[in-house]
Amino acid sequence: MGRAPCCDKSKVKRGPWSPEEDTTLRNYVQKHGTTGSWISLPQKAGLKRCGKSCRLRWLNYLRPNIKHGGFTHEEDTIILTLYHTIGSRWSVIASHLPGRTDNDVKNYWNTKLKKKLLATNHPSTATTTMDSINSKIDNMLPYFPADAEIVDSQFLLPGLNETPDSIPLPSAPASLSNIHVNGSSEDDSFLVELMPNDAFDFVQDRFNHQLNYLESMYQGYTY
DNA sequence: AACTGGTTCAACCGCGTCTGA
DNA sequence: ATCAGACGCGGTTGAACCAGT
Repeated sequence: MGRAPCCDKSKVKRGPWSPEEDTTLRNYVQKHGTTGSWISLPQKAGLKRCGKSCRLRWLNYLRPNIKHGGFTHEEDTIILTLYHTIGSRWSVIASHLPGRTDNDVKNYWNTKLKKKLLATNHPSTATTTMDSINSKIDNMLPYFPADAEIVDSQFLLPGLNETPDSIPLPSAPASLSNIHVNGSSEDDSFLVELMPNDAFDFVQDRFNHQLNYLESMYQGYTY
């Protein structure tokens, strides 16, 4: 016996939202807020929709200050960094990207960023398995275990064979010379939150620098 | 113009977690 | 402590769109 459905599927409308439905939902939420029950919202607002559908529509589309499409280089970096650190916890990753929703980040990862990452290898050696993606990300951030000591260690993005000496990388701030990341695998909070801002900024700087370098190297290759 | 295969992204589904009775 | 209802999340689906032939 399965779980009882959250609403009667035969009595609610499904599929794409009409502009009228959007207006109704937006007006209702703007007037009453989202602190009440989502389950009872459709009835109160006069919508023939499931409460979960209303919640999703508001969070992913109607909520103010939502950004759609056009992820920036910096956002790519943040997603890559956090994906390596915490895995596919899209809501957490989205919380670090103002205006982005978990659904957007997830879609962007699945449709574009994953391919972009694979394509950072020279096309003749490119592979397409998730294992290879994970191992590539592993290569990017060799020092994120719990209780790890963060030092000015060198790391390279996939596709870069040169040593850091050959590429003028930004140097680590002095505050990173001996920083310990606290926390443990049992701790449900995630490591990046525990990292000092300097460390996170440093990682981003390094990624951006190397990504720029890779893009210049592979100009002309399409992916 | 018509067809086909690939891509995108909004929306759905179902499960785990949370919360209040 | 237990249970039911609600919420939040990640995985998946499928319609719409696009590009190539």
